[in-house]
Amino acid sequence: MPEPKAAPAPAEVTDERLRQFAGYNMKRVYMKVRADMTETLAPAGLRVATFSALAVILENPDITQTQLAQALKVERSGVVVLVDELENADLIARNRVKGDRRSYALRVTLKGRRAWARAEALVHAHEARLFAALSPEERERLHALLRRIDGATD
Amino acid sequence: MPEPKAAPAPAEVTDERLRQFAGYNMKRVYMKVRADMTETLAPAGLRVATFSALAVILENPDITQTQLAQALKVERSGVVVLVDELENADLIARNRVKGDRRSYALRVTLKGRRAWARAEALVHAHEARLFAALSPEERERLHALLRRIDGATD
DNA sequence: TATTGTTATACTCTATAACTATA
DNA sequence: TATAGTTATAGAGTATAACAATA
Repeated sequence: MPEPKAAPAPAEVTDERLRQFAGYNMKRVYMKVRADMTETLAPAGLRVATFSALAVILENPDITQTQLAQALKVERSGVVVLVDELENADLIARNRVKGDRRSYALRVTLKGRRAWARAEALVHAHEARLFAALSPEERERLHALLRRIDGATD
Repeated sequence: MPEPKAAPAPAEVTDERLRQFAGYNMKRVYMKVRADMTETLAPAGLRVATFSALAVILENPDITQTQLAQALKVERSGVVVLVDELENADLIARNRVKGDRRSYALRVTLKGRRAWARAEALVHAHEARLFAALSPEERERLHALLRRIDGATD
């Protein structure tokens, strides 16, 4: 039998005290989601933030940058970079608005629609991979619970 | 009736295309959790990261910094800062190990135990607040689902 | 040679504040 | 005066790489 040491480091390290919190488990899962999303979108030439912006512009043609900022819950200064990136890749266009020359009307280009379709498929595959341990019913339950919490804490 | 504009910005902006993804809803919820956790722990003199480190050290007496890094899934260089912070606040002690003078055996102090007890209560209240829209059964379901995903994607 | 803790550095994401041009 | 977009800057969090002491 091995001789005991003075201050032996634990052979196995546990984190049960943190696992009791839903938030800790959410953080662990979210970190994996984020890392995998970054890798998933890289071949499509998108970052997570530009993917999200593209989705909102596609759904809301002629949206302004300020509205986009509100939808994504980020500051206006942050969307400038996102819109620059998408415009430089010819995925969206900044169109001038008649009647108010301060703002732009954002529109997804044809190239942008194609990029979105491809990215959307990649992200669906990503979620199938990450939530593979859950049955379709469980995935739907998780999805609904998360959405309800977000809606309730506005 | 108001005259139509050339390129009118949408009156209401939606994000249904993103809401279809569980990951997007998780991000929205997680951002709120993180922000509220930061505020919750501030009066206890802790950051989210030091709170987590304190929990793991309390649960695994004489753990080394490298083991702590593995448990928290961060780099060793990152735990140096966390351990410094906790040690400077007298919440933990870096004890020398007989037999290996390279590593420390980390231990929570009495003050650290008291700080943990207080912080734990604060975080329980924080979760009750944030997940108030869910019934106890739903909260438990969410908790279990998140934990299963994390366990399955190791 | 390998490992522990450490330091310096850099990178990502996001927020704050000040500026411009328009309204 | 107020608003849309912009720029510069800073902060938080984390990772990478190189180093000294020790094994």
